[in-house]
Amino acid sequence: MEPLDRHIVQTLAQDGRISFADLGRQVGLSTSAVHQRVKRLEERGIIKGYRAVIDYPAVGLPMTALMSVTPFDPSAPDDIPERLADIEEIVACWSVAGDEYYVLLIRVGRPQDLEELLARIRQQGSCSTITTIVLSTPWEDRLGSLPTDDYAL
Amino acid sequence: MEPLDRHIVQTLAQDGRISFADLGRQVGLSTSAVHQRVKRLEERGIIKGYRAVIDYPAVGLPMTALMSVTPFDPSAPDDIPERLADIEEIVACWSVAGDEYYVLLIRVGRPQDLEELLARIRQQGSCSTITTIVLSTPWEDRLGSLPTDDYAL
DNA sequence: TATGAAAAGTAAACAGG
DNA sequence: CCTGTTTACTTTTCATA
Repeated sequence: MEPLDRHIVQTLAQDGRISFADLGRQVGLSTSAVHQRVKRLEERGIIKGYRAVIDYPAVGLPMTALMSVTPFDPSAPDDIPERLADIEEIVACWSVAGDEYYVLLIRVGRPQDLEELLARIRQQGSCSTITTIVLSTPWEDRLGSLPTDDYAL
Repeated sequence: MEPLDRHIVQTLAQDGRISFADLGRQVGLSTSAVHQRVKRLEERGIIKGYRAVIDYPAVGLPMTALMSVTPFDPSAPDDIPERLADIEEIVACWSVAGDEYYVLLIRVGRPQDLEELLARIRQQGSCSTITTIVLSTPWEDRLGSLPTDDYAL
């Protein structure tokens, strides 16, 4: 990816509501030039969308947990993500190399919600779970700095 | 939190660049009324900011990993997050209840970067690590649906 | 805390190099 | 792929209920 696009992406990842005028100033391009580039980055799927970053505890979701899941029957076809996809409390789902199959990031309001969710995940996903409660979040949602170079092989 | 503010927050969490005019239409309020409410949500820190959602592989960060860390010396004061705070590859840091002390979410470009990062984290954080490679990401960055009710005690 | 109106600024579309 | 212009829309502020 071009350094200029990288700069644009990085800037928008930090401030998703910046105006095209300001963005253009930051990256040294006219308003319409950045505008065109951003539209193209959106079309190409490099920019997937825009989100407000929320204070989860403040909106009633003070509990975070990480949950590893393993299918009850490892020989059955593995469609756990599809089977859990409708559960909104599962904020992220990673397929991992390790003892477990998936790691889920969970966000709920109360211990009771976590208990209900656990039962639902086990039943709906036909899997066993290991839950790790998050006690505090020193940080989250940070942008890893983008690589400066392309990895030419 | 009021249902109206919840609605606003949820809408902005899905589309962080929606105009106040459209947002007002969605929640049934005039442009200036939503505008004032959003500004207040920002001031109160309930909306912490706005981000573009990036396709990480496309911008040169195809590798994701989860890393559990435990201090070498559990009797030493635990300031691991502060000591690791300057490492940009650590996208999230959760303090957890469990065998390990923290879980880190890592984003890098190449296996070699992960190797270097590992050494740096162990040295800089005085901690041992267990790394779990993410093979694929069925989903990520989803908004957990906001609770409808306040939990009156 | 809401509305509606006015001023300033921006997005989107377009012509042209 | 850039710039500059134009038009429509949006943000922001303000007076007012």
